[in-house]
Amino acid sequence: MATLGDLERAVMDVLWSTENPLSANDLRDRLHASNRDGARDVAVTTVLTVLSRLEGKNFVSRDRSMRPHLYRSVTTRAEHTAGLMHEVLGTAPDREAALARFIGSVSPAEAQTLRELLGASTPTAR
Amino acid sequence: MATLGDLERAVMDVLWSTENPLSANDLRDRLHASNRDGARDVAVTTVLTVLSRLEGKNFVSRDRSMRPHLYRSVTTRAEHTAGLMHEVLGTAPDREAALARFIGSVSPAEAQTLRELLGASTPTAR
DNA sequence: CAATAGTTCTACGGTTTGTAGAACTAGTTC
DNA sequence: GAACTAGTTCTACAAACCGTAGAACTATTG
Repeated sequence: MATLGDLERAVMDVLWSTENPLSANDLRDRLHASNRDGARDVAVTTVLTVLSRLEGKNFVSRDRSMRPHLYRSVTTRAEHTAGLMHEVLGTAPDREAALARFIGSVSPAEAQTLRELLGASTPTAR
Repeated sequence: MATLGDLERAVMDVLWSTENPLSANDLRDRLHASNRDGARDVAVTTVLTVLSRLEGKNFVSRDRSMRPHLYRSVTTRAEHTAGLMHEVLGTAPDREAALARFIGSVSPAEAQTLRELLGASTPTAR
């Protein structure tokens, strides 16, 4: 999975948090809106460049059938995150050791969540 | 956590799989040994540059008290992998959704491993 | 002190990313 | 349909990161 730069990431964050497709101008406005600290607002052309690159990386798809093209994320954020986690796990020769470490450092609450998630589909549970 | 390039990664792989500290020459030799496909073997200076960068990124520490400096990894591979997984998870606003996705796509065998890992340390168990 | 093994400095080229103007294109208005 | 305008693509550049390694420097040993 390709890695994302800061602006690419910010664009994906907007797309992931809306779910319905947006135009480049929409995106620029929302990026400006969430622009804390004195960072310079980006130009629309910048957003469009980033969108093209994200399209190339298969993170967004666009609808070219109407004039302001509409952009949407290809995956949900949860899918993306889970995919990345699997990818990271995949780089470990000893997956079990990595998982053990991972589990060892989740919060108790999250451990409970995990148990439930695993229990729901477990053949061991009954 | 900083990201690693291909060579940096290869160096870390060697360090992670030996556990005891190595000199730059040792590393070069081992890199050559595991060099499948016709990739050009790297020079020692290249290895040393990479080691310096890895030191800067806090992936390796070195013992300067003897002449061939000895390099060792700061963390184990499992720790590193688990750390990365947590970092990825940390970028998700909805951690639970991400975890659900993640769990939803592990193999049955791994799910079992996870259950055991969670069961063993659960405070809920008693 | 001279030879040598090892390390640091310096440097360059490729790739990725942020950045955006210039140039082009497709609907819209007279 | 010619001109206008909103939107898109092209082109370009600078910064950062990484692989790469020679040149220059340093420490150890005989």
